[in-house]
Amino acid sequence: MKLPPLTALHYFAIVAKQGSFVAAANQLNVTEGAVSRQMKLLTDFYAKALFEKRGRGLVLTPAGTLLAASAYPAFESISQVSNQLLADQTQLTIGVTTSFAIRWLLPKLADFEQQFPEYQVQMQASSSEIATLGKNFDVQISYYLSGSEPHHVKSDKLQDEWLMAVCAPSYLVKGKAFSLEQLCKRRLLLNEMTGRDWRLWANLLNIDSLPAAIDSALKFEQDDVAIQTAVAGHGIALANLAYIEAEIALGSLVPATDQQAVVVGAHYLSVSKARKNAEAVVAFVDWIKSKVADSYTNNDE
Amino acid sequence: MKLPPLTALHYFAIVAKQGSFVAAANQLNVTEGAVSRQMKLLTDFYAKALFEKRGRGLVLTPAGTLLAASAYPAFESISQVSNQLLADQTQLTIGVTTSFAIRWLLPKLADFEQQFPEYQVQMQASSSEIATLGKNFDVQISYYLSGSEPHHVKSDKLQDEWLMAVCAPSYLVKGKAFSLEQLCKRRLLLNEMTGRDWRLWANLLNIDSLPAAIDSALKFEQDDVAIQTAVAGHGIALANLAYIEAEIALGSLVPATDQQAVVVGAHYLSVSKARKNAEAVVAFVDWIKSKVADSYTNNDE
DNA sequence: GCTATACTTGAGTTTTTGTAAAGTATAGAG
DNA sequence: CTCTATACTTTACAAAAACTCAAGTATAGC
Repeated sequence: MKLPPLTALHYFAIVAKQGSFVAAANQLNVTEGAVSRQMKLLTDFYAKALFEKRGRGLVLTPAGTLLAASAYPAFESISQVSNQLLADQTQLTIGVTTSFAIRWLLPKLADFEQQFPEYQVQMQASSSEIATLGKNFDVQISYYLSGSEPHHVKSDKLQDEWLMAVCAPSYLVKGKAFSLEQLCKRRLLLNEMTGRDWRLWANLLNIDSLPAAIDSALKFEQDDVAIQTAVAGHGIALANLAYIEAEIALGSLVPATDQQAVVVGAHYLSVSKARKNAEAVVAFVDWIKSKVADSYTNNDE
Repeated sequence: MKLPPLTALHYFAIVAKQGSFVAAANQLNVTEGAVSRQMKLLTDFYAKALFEKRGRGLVLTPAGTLLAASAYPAFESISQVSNQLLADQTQLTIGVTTSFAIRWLLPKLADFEQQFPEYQVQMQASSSEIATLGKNFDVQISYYLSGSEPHHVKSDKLQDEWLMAVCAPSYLVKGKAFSLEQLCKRRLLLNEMTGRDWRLWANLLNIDSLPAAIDSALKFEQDDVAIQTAVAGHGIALANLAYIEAEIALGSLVPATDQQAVVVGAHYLSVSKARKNAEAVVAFVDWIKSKVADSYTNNDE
């Protein structure tokens, strides 16, 4: 199956249809010279005239007619299927952890949908960061504890998770942050059943007395619930700063201790290799990175 | 009608058919790397996987199947017509003046046909150098007097016409070349009715008495006949050296005077623009130029 | 003969395509 | 489970193709 120069043939199909180089050049968004060159290339390839100048227009020779009659429909059929494949590119599937979805992504997603109404976002949240890994999402946002990130995601850290103990201002005693000893006496709100985050936090800050307190803490399955409970003034939650931007800004949550926020993990963004150049994917990745950058500027200083 | 990268699509059609990059690369006579890059280009273009690796081979995705189903027949139909246009390229038409045809080209043409048996040569000889100009020969050999060449042929001079007065050795008196005065008394053989060549020759050599002799000369319509007559010992012909190479070599014609050969015109080669890259045309042009070079080396010194 | 339109061409630039060779992944053998 | 052969990928670089701008040529129609 030996083929002629395909670009030249494509141009020729258009020239044959339009009956003019200039018209073809316009349709193809190239200069007349480009068309002229391709036509020369093709007639040289066949060593045969494919058309002749007749007054203002062109008239195909028998050879040219034959060629155009074959090439034009061929390119049309390619074009049709190609457009079909290209058209159906507005779906965008996102895999994400539940907490991140509820506390961070979902509130911001309206903005994306407003900016890019042409894309249909389909989000799937899963409480386990591992559960969604197999599924073929266009974009996957996963959470890993520091040190346990798989190698292949390391380069695409989306956002560190800065943990801070927070409570409602009304929960403070005389508006003053608790000392670490006091903290152990207050009601701690766990954002997941094991109290992993509190333990890691206590560990990083060398607070030996905390683990005991954790066991008797109030346990929730979701960050969101723990945070809501803290806002309601019922205890101290250990929250990802990124999740409580709004509450901090409003003052409905305040630091419960004088401790600096601490990083115990991070969210990573991975993109489906096959879809990484899809417009919708590119748009979403750009968008989410800009959102992350925005919240960093809030947190930074 | 927007189209995907056509080379990439072509490669993909082959890959889809073969089920392997390596096999496709072989068929296409390129490296695996080239195929790999084109496949990457295409999947990036569609931002969509078109195939997946399965064990040793590849399996098309639904999108890939759709695309291949459309692209393969499209390229096949192009290929078929293209080959048709390419196949019928063995004809070669040559327009030429009669004298050149009889005395020079025809005797040598057997050599061309032997070297290139795949081409069918069709030659049309015309006594007037102008008569054939309108016709669309692939190759046109025309004759012009010095100074009257149309501008567009000047660059493609095939061969100067060196004129020399010749006769059979038996026609000489005591084996000695004639002086110019003697010449006017002998029988001149005109190669065309008007005696133009003799007149030009006389003019270039300033022989005032010749024109009278010309009027009473023996007139022929063809160089060939004049030359044959001279060989037969019946007079003096003014012949193009290129036309009597064989006779000179054999000694059946010898210079009739001591005059140097003189150039009064030349043959020019023009090639149809549309067909100038056809294999047959290229082969013929190369061949005829080499033949001309050969005869020049015989004449040079 | 003039003018407007359309194709061509020369020179230089950008883009595409290809290669060689080293790298990565993995199926299947042992 | 490691080894090996096969097949795809990638990198760095070279070659070829394609494009543009701008000037040039040809010609239809006034």
